[in-house]
Amino acid sequence: MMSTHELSEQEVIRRQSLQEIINLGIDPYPAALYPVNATAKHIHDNYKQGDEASFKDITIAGRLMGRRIMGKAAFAEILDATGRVQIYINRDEVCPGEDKTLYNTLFKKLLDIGDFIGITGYVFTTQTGETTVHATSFTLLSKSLHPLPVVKEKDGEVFDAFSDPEMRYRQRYVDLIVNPHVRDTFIKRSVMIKTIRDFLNEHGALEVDTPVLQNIPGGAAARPFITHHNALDVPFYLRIANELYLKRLIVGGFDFVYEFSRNFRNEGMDRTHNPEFTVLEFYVAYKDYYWMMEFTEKMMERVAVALHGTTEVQTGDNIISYKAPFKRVSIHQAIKEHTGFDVAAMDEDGLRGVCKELHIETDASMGKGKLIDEIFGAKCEGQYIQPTFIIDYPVELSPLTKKHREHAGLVERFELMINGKEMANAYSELNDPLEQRERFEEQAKLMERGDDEAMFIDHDFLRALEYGMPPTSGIGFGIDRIAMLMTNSPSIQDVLLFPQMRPEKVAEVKKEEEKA
RNA sequence: GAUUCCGUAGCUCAGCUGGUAGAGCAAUACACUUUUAAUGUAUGGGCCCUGGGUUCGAGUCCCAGCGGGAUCACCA
Repeated sequence: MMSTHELSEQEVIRRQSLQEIINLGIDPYPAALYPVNATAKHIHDNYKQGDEASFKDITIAGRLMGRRIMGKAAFAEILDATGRVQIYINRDEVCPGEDKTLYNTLFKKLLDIGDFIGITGYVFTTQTGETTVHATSFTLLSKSLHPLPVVKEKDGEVFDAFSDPEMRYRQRYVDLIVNPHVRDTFIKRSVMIKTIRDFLNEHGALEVDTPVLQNIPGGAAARPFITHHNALDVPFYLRIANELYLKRLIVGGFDFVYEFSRNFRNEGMDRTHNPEFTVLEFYVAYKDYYWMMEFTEKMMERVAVALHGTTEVQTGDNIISYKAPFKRVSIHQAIKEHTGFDVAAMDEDGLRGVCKELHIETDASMGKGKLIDEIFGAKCEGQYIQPTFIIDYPVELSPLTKKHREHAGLVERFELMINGKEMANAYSELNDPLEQRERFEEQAKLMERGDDEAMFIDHDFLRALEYGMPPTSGIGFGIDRIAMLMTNSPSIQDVLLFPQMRPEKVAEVKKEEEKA
């Protein structure tokens, strides 16, 4: 699989072809500016049969994806950044003189699927009705030495699809070349992020960058990656969240800040978790979590329309409606609806009884809040297919959240559930520095008891709060998960260009062993 | 981390109760000037993931390892 393995027959042949091309005096890797003036998409979208006049000096470039050679003429397919277009090459047109080498030798024998070529010519429609570029000349732009999987398609049916997940993720470049839907997914992801950024900027938000390397990994309950700075001789943590830095900026006087934050968590991997992932967090001064729900609805609706032209989006077997407003259900109501138990007034023992009846495993370290969270996670979370705000969480689970203005024991927090999964987590931010210090101290006790996900005390953050933070609402969106929803992708690996995998075993190692 | 399935040609896959490896596409050669999964004829191509074991004999059975998928647990 790696470059040092013994070359396959096809690789040997391509290297020989490369040498023959050089022997013909042709540079297989020209350092050239190639004057492309059209794309496959532009041609397909704009050419109408009979409109030869505006398509007579076309120059396109791309990867050769298929050839149908019929003696003195041939059809081929070119893939550029916008898609495929068919080209037609006639021997006597690209080789008007006696010397037919360019066609007979270079085009027919020495070129391979995967090579980059440039074509000049004009657009016409074939007898079978396909828009095609009739080549008057062609140029080799880059020779390919590695055979590409040949995926064919007819009437929407795909033959010999390049489908092995391991190869697709490890060699994403190949996946992108041969699987058009993969390219489409990542274009959609990009449009989604642009739409969100535009929406935030229109509302006066300021995009900021905060540290990835942190002395204290804060803002979430998770296991961090640890690294080391040599010059300072101190450990650093890769960030698990950027929340505490964004709030420092609210203290500093910005009133609406956001960051697309690459976060890192040293935890398990599966179809919804990658060790590094993207979270959009934003914080808005003088707002509360009710305002944030309305803002979130509008943002999600905007994203759906930008990607699909409608608020109704197919995800798996479900059609999900992003039409605002979304339902709001308190976590207590949700549990009552889906289990029949009213846990609102229960104490820890009562909750343990409920867990036992529902066959939910518990352990001694779990407090009231954690038990409620367990019940919700086991019996309710998966039920919320349509976008729903689950609101008013127990205080124990939310050390950075403001206490509820009306309900004792709860905090002003919501999670946005879509397709049975949490997509966003938001709250009215705790801005009372003394209470924040107490909450941190509770976390410190948990850490002493061996909870490796409990939060560190961040003294600088407390100092910032002591200077005063206005009432603020903040939110974090799981961008990868929203991308999964919006592109109908069942696995996070399908919305990450290079999902994390075990390092590939390299052939070099084997070679070294043989020497030794 | 647990369970389970998978790993055979460049790609997608067959390969039965164990008997020394097959197809389609791709490649190579020839033919063919509007084809489109182009076609026709011929040819070549395999550390059957790795290492042990059982056996006269292992792609196939057993054990261990490596890599991946799915499900579960933790989490976003």
